[in-house]
Amino acid sequence: MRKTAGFGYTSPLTNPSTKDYSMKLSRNFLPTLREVPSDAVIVSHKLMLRAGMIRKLSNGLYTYLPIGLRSFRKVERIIREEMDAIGSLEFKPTVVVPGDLWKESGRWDSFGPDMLKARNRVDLDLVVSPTAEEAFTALIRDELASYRQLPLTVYQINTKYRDEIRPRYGVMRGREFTMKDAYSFNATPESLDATYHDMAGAYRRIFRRCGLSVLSVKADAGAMGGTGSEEFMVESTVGDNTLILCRSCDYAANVEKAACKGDWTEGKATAEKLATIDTPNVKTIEDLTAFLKTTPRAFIKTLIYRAVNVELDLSSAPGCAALKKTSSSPEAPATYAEALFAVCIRGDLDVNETKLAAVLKAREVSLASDSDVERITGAPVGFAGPVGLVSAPVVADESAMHIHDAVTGALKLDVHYTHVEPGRDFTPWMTTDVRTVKAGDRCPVCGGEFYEKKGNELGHIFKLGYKYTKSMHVSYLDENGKATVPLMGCYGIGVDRTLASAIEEHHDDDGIIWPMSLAPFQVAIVPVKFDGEMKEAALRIHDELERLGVEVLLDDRDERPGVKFKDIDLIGIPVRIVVGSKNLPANVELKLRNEKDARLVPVAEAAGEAKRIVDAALAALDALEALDAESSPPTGR
RNA sequence: CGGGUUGUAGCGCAGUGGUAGCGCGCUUGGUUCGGGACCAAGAUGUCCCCGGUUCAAAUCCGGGCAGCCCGACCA
Repeated sequence: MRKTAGFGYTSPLTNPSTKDYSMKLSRNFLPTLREVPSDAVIVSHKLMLRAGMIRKLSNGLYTYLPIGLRSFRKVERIIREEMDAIGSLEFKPTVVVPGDLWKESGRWDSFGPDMLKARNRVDLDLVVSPTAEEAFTALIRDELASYRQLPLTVYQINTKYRDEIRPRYGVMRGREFTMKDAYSFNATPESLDATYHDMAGAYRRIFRRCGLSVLSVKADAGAMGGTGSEEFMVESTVGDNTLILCRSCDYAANVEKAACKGDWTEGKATAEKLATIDTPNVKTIEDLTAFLKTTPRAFIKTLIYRAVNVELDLSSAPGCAALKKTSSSPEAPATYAEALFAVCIRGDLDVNETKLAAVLKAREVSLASDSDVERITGAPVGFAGPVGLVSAPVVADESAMHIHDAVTGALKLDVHYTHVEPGRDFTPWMTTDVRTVKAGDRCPVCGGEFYEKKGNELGHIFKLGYKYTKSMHVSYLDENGKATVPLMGCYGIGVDRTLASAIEEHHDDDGIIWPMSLAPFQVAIVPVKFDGEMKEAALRIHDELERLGVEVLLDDRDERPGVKFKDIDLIGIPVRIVVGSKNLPANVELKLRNEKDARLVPVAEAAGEAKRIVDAALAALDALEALDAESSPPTGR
């Protein structure tokens, strides 16, 4: 044992046979950066690199360093606590999964190139899990026998891989990432509702405890056939989702899902008969507007879309007689590999491809090629219209059906129709809502004005219904001994994203300002010089904090004070205790990262005071939770 | 997958045909020590890769690859 000669106090930290050395900064690994690596563009990415939390291995692949991992584990722990609190059970599935499972559900093909596939030495197809519906469903299928086992909610916090086309923003959008994914199995829709509701509550508590302001929005249920879906978003200028929000009520939706109130007046049908006009070299809506001296709202725009893997029944649809449904496996739902549609919408609006894909139950839709357009419309691009179109089903947005005396393409080069009356001159195969809602549109609930925000998705809860349980043949015996297929829900949270988002929300020019719940260490002790009485006082306070169960980092490095202050600010430790000779032997300085000024505290009280601050901060984050719980009490299950 | 842009030391960058550099960081010694110190001495390079032009290529030409930004796509 080494003695700190002459100062009469031996800290466990100076005794090499004891204690956690990560708490001693000289024994930790904290490569902070003064300069910002040039490829970081968002603040959390910059700060995570500068604070020595992460390092890049390759595009979309990041290593967590010890300081970063400590915060990462705290997010995991909060998620775990809240999942456990609603009775969700943690499993530890494998990351690599047999491809057969994915063939069974049909997603081997439909998930697309985002899925990383591999083959082992005996040529077995393997998947590096991008999500785990299949893995959990397969497990539960084998184990679920009786209604008595339901409802059942399971989860994991595990590594996922998605082969993103363009990873960016550091850990915010990596290829390898950690996700908490939970899956519920329920006997009845009511039971699924209850689990869904509990999850929503748990998610709110999780994000609150992480110090995050999240917005929950209606999400795209997509081709997955779900009945309810909610995304938890944080506002972000680099968010890859556009959120549609109402100024007057709490309507909030992802633009992929958002609907709006009809913005048309019930005009009168024209008495004029359908007529053609020559429109030489007039192809776009802008050209037409100028040519006819009218507004885009008078046009019915017709776009030819190509849809892939269409599940919707097209047996009676125009132009689809030759199409046949196929299936990649006996279990997977049969789909049309490809189908073309003519989509009509009012000239001033845009088609929302996500909504269109959902309506068509298609995996994906995209504008058709020029040659397909010519084949379907019998004219070059620019003269498509619904009147007389028989080679493809016409899908009309409601907006198109409320125009009177409209102008459309006439399926002939340089010719348009005028005096078109929807219903009289053409009847769509399907009338639906596929318009892209934008700021300024009106809320379908209250009529208020919409505005837009950009957001990042941190979590998603989703009622899946029977999608996987049917295709993968999950069943149990109900009270009457009858084989019954359970309903399913899935619930995800991006762990890395949540961590990065907390930094996005809590930082200043000097670095991160951690919420107490996520700080890698709750308290930092900075002796101005790690020597003499300063060293002794620092060690005393350190040991006392440790006894009090506070996570403390002691900056024992032989650095100038300025360097230490900068580093501690950068890594965002919420409470800082500076031990300097100018205040000793009586006092030390206590400063909070989110406050400007420090105050003096007697040496003997420093640890206790810091402990109180830590507890109060954690309690404050929990108090928000209590408030929240009051407004929406958790349901019994 | 389209458009743009960049690849030079751990990080940030300069270097338009002739000895590969600067700042920060790193090592050693000294002086310092309350907000990223100073002095001195050092170490560190496949100048992205392959080919070509040239007496001579980081630099010019051709072809690749990779990163980043915008778009498309996506939790």
